[in-house]
Amino acid sequence: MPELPEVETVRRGLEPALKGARLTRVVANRADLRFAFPEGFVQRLTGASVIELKRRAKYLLAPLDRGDTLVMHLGMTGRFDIEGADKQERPGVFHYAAPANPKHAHVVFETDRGCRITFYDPRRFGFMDLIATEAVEAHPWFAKMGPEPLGPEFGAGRLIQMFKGRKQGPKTLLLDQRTVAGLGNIYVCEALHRAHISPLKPSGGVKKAKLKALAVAVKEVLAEAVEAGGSSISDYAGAGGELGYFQHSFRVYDREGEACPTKGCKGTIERIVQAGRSTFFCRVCQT
DNA sequence: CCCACGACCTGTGGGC
DNA sequence: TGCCCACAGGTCGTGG
Repeated sequence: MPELPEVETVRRGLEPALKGARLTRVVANRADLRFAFPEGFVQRLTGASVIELKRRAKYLLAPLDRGDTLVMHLGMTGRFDIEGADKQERPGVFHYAAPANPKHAHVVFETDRGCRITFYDPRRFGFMDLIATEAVEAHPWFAKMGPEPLGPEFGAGRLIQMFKGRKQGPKTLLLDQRTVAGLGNIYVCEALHRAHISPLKPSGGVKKAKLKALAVAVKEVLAEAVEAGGSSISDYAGAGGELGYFQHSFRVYDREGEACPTKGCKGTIERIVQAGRSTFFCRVCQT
């Protein structure tokens, strides 16, 4: 599922169940996800209390009262299901169209508030680690990470700085978490379309006016998606229509062959492959 | 520095 | 129905 809006949606869904809760029981059903769990993973978590649940880019961070921070990444197919008391506080987030396959239930957390949270991840591109809280910022995952796109440190200036003189295409630069942290394939396609920037041209040649539009487009598309509860592509459907429906608002992603939605544009959405990943765009209005 | 590409892993959907 | 291939939201590493 997860780019920034989806991870933020998950964070908001889990927060009522985890914030301030003590982990009374933790089970790891295997020794690794993408990476091996750290030494003593289960023991270090069991009995600890979660101070808060934060997000940085696509990572979830749960600082614990013991000085460690539980760092979690959903990879491509990571998903949390929640059962028990705290589920009621945020209906919708965990109402999936299809039940999770129990064979992919890799980690289970139970809390002192009578809640069970299960992490499922069929492809196991997700991962979890425990990092000393004061060392999180310096950790390689975070040290070179760019600004949060929805925060004040990100704006046209950042894009102008990062795009200057670069031959790489804008998609590559936006997917690079050092430029700005939290975008993935979908929202990059959407932002470039909104800003009318061609994914085929070198980044260094994009005019400043367009980079200003791009910064606005990035913020807008992410904010709208967060507001919609993220996007649900294949395995997940929001309940009650209030969560996880942003996929209906995609202008180009997965819309190959459809008419370009730009006002007055007669183009058709194309799909091409760049760096092994699909790019959806309109070659008429993205120049 | 810049690409293109493959690797990691499993599931799903389309075409035949 | 079954089979095979292409493809999937992310990240990391290699080699030219």
